[in-house]
Amino acid sequence: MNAIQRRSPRAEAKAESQRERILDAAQKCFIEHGFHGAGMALIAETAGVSAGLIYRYFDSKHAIVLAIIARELEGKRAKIEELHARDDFLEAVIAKFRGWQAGEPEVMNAPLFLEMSAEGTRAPEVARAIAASDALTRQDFERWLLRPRAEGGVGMAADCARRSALLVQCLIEGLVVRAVRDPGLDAATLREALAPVFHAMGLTPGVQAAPPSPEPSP
Amino acid sequence: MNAIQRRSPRAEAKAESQRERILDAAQKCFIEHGFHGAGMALIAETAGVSAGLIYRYFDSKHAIVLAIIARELEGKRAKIEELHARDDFLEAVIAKFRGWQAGEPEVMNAPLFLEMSAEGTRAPEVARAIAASDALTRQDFERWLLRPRAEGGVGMAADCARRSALLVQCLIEGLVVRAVRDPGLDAATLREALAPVFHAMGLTPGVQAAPPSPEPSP
DNA sequence: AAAAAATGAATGAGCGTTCATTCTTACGGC
DNA sequence: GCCGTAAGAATGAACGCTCATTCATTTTTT
Repeated sequence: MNAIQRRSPRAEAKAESQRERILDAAQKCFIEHGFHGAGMALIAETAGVSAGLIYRYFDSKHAIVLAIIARELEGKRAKIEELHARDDFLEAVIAKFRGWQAGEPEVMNAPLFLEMSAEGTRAPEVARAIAASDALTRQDFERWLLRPRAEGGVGMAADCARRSALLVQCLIEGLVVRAVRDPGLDAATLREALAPVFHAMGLTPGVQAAPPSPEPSP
Repeated sequence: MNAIQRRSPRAEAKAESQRERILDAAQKCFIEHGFHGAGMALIAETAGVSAGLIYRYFDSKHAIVLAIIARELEGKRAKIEELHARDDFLEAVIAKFRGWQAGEPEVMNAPLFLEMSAEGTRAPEVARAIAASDALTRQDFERWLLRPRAEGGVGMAADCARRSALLVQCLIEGLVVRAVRDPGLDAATLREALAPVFHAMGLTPGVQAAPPSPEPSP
């Protein structure tokens, strides 16, 4: 962390806005050129500040990368939460998919997601942050699947919810990859492919969950 | 492409082995440090040659990146083909998943998969190569799903096969991501999560495909 | 001895980072 | 209200280093 002590809360607020300004610029650069491909000079120019000034707010480029990752992980969790706030889960997922394809800044950025995942295989601290965030995300999913339908949940049994949470997590991550690799894939085709799975899992409104067990009891 | 004309087929063969030697080293470096993070000096040292020599076999570092991507895409298709050569699709997928977790060189490398996908969002030629490869992979899947069970296929209807191919592609890509982000996820848990889906799709041996349509006929 | 293969030092550009310097802001005495 | 001043904010040139790439030179092959 940066160790500058600031006098007034007024100054503190401005300092914080500068930090975000730099982070926003860094995020844009990292998306366009990757963590290693984007240089400090480019980040500084994008942020509209001098290169030297960045070091008043961040200790190093690596610190910026970590801050971006932390910010993105936090944002991801919030965005995933939105998925089971809507009554139609399938449509919510497809709406997010469109956002990933278009690279909209309001949703979790897909190229950054890939970059972060790859970076996790090199930097252990990144791997730990990702693992912690993923565990929380899956817990969020599981709680939603467990909650009764009357309370906006799906009303699954315990082991069923655990399995389904993992499955949905894999599927969503797969969709992020697909959005990047096939930006032209249309939503209707995707809907047709996903609908039966979500239907069978009971994620379609008004449909009870089928028991997802490998050997259905006779 | 490199424009060196070689005299004998003997020399041509040795030149080709040098190329592969350099590509093997580059692949290792790219996996460990990313496309931008790995330098020519490191690649040269890993390959056991001088830095200058690499330019006798490749025009530039970018050419090496493209060659690695092309090679990996080709390998990926072959490895995916193996999936529907085995009689138990689920077990085949889980075996691959273990390979992705362990980072085994014999299967498609997961970090490289992420790096390539991210690079596709920046370099149009990479995006084109990936899109072409993905289309072929999905066609392979679709053909397998269409083929009668007697011939080792799944025996699906046409539109059902098209949807299922997309779904399986998304799922597998999701599993690659999951293998990277959760190297500790055990195969048994994953099997329990995947089994009902594969079962419902008729990919479990001896089970007929359920009609994956959003509205099953009454 | 001619040709090909391989070397590794040299090159300029760009990297992340630092720092002496300049500009901006805040504020107490008048 | 105004000014002097001290501290904070911001600059951009400079640093040492590494990068991808080149090429005169040496070693190996034929």
